[in-house]
Amino acid sequence: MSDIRVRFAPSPTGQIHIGNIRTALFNYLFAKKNNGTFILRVEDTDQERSTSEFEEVIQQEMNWLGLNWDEGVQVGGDYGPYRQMERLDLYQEYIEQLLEHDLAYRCYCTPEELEEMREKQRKNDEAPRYNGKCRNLTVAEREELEDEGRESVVRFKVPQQEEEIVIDDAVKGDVSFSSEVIDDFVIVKSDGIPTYNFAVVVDDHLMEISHVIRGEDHLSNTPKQQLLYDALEWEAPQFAHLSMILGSDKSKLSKRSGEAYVYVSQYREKGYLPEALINFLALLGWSPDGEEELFTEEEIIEQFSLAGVTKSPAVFDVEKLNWMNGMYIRNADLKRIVELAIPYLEEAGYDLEDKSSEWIELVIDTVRGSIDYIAEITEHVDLFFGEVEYEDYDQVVETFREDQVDLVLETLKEKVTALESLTPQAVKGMLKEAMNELPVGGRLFYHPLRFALTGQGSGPELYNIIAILGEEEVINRLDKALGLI
RNA sequence: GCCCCCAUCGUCUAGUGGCCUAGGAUACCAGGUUUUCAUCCUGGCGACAGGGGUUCGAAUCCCCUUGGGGGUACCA
Repeated sequence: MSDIRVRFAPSPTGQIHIGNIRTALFNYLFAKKNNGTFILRVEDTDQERSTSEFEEVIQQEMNWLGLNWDEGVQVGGDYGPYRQMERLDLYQEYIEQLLEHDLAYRCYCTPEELEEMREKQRKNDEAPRYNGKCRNLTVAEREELEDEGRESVVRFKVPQQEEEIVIDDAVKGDVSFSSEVIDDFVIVKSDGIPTYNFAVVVDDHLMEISHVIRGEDHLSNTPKQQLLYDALEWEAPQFAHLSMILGSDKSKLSKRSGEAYVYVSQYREKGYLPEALINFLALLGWSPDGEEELFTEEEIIEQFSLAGVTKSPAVFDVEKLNWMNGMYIRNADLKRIVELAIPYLEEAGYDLEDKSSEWIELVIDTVRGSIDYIAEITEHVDLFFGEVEYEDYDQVVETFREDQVDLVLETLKEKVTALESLTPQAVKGMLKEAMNELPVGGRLFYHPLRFALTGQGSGPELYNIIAILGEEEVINRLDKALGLI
């Protein structure tokens, strides 16, 4: 193992977002590529919203995608604990250090007072920021406020004189901020729990994180964190901010904007294959050297580098994911697809009890070519169950009544009966033979046959359909058609 | 409002001053695979946001404008 250490640090406050999992993926790829350590840390300091159920969901989805972490919750490691709420005493030491060195101070302003202050600033077209009211409280003043029973938070004392804070970002380049736009931000809440900005810094330092790869939404937090690193006299890790993933309307991909697929669970439930999702997500904001686009995880790891990460945000294109997932479905091991598909078929009410596994495999192999994700399979198998239903009765009957069609159907009945076993290969040969013997062209041969057997004008290959239906059902359906002439 | 980031086909992207009359993928359209849908193959449509510079030469460097995104919490 090299000394490359990266972490994915979600907060368990909801379903895991597809953009978040991409961040996890990039961390994972970077760690694997560099023979480093991939850590899962849970940032659960928001007690209002964090739940252990969501923490479990995060782990489940990561497991499903194969984003296995080397260190962190569940698996442990030498830098634990890996849940921030279990690290409270660790933060305490540094809070005290900051307080003692006059790099932080207690603030007694109430949320209402702060809101009022911001309101006033906004009205005057000023940037809403803490006005430093409690920054230089005397001991006496502090005691008075405490005697009032006021709760306090701890704020970081942002250096008074203006300075340029430059962040060296591996994907964005140098990004600079003026310390003037940063106000004295809260590092410990009134309940004694540290805020995100403080906890990340302490954790990343203590866990010896070498690269912080995270979403661009954290870029504006980075100068605050840099200030904290400076105050604690620690060296900051290498930062790398990944641009956001947008919805089709180019706004942030979110449930609110009406996007259908925002959470990882939704993709899993629709029957997207994990390797397809990995492949697709990797190409969203990163590109390899060549022009290939279909990669195994190993190939992606082999080629991955932060230098290939794009600066601009990317729209999540479900159409392309669908194409890619379809490719994976078609190329995957049939037995695996069968296993994945069966629950969807049962859920849709298809009775598979008395079907042989060979039959089920043939059905799924026949229709897998036309689906983008496994859940779609239920829309393609109806013709193999129950009775034929004519989609457009009038058109079907009209077709049956065309010249020579009765002969076509009769001939087929005979040939199907004569055939020893209805394997796709045998049927394929038989169809060709019949087609050549009959005095009709392709249109009058295949079309009525398709209508008779499936009730529809289009569908999978006929020879597969016949093999699946079996002799008895084929004869039934042909008889039904014949009866309408 | 203020701060930060970003800007090549509809979408994902290649492109780091001459290899660019801008390449690939997807989507779309057309033809082919002795019927159709899908698959597959072939071909086609389709972009450097706008304006100024710098340079012999700019998609590539600089500035402005515009547009989009993020942040502006005792959320992370």
